[in-house]
Amino acid sequence: MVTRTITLPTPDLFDFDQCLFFLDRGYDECLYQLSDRLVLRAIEFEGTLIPFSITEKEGKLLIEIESSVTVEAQKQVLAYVNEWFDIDRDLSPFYELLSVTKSLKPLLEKYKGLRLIGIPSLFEALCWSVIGQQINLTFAFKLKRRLVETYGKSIKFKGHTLYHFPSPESLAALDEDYLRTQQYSRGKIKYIKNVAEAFLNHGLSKKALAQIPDFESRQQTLTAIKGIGVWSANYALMKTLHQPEAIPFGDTGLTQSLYNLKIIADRKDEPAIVAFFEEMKGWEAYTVFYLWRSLAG
DNA sequence: GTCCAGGTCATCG
DNA sequence: CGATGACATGGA
Repeated sequence: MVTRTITLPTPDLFDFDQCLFFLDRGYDECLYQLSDRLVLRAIEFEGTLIPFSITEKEGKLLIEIESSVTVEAQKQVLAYVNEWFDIDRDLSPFYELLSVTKSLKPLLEKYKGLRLIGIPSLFEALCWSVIGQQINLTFAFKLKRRLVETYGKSIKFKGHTLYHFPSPESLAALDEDYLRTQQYSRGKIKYIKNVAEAFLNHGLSKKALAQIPDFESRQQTLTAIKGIGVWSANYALMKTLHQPEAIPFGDTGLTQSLYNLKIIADRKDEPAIVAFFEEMKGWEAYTVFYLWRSLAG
């Protein structure tokens, strides 16, 4: 196989290994593969899967793709990597905020250069938020793998099989009885179908959502889907649109980390959580991401 | 055995 | 309205 390498300079305050640590958390992830410092993944472009790999060397990302891919597809891969690792963001204001917030200073020192690793596909983010509701992450990844391997397409690249998240079409037609045998609850199956139908029948798309100007209306567009509550809506807005003010209220990991850092004394004290985020205006989503990161030590 | 996980909805009072 | 139970399973 003949490949071509594209280099992408990394910005200040970017640390590939911090990002790798997040990607490699020991969970049974099925939407990308890791091999040493190489990240492998496939995106879909005009109906075909485009596989690529990413590594870093001397302050540059090296992105490898098959040399036969079109210029347009190559652009899509670059755009995807850019979004996935939130490369274009200037983190310096966030780090200034962290440095003046005493309780958060350790986060800055420990995770410097960590980017908000996103989920560029809105459909994938919403389905993942449904899958992850109320169950531990080990189990959630297991459920996701079953869904992806059953309904998603895959392609081989550099000795790895790379799966792509299923389309709304394929999940709107999912086999409920089969997923029941795969330990999906009735609720999750219905909610995933609802999300798929919102895309197919109600005009939901990442583009349409991004065109809604204000945060509350975006959130309402998502919570209108049965199965998407405030947590899921904000999770998706944070991971897909990098919406700064999206805070997944009710998240157990979030409250746990705030408790660990002694920012709140009582895990049920929501006003204290709201007050804390008042201090982080514009960087709430990043703060949440760093707080989650802090749970892994 | 118990309790809680990267929640949400339906169904009460 | 706010409170409560069901959902499915695994790990501590």
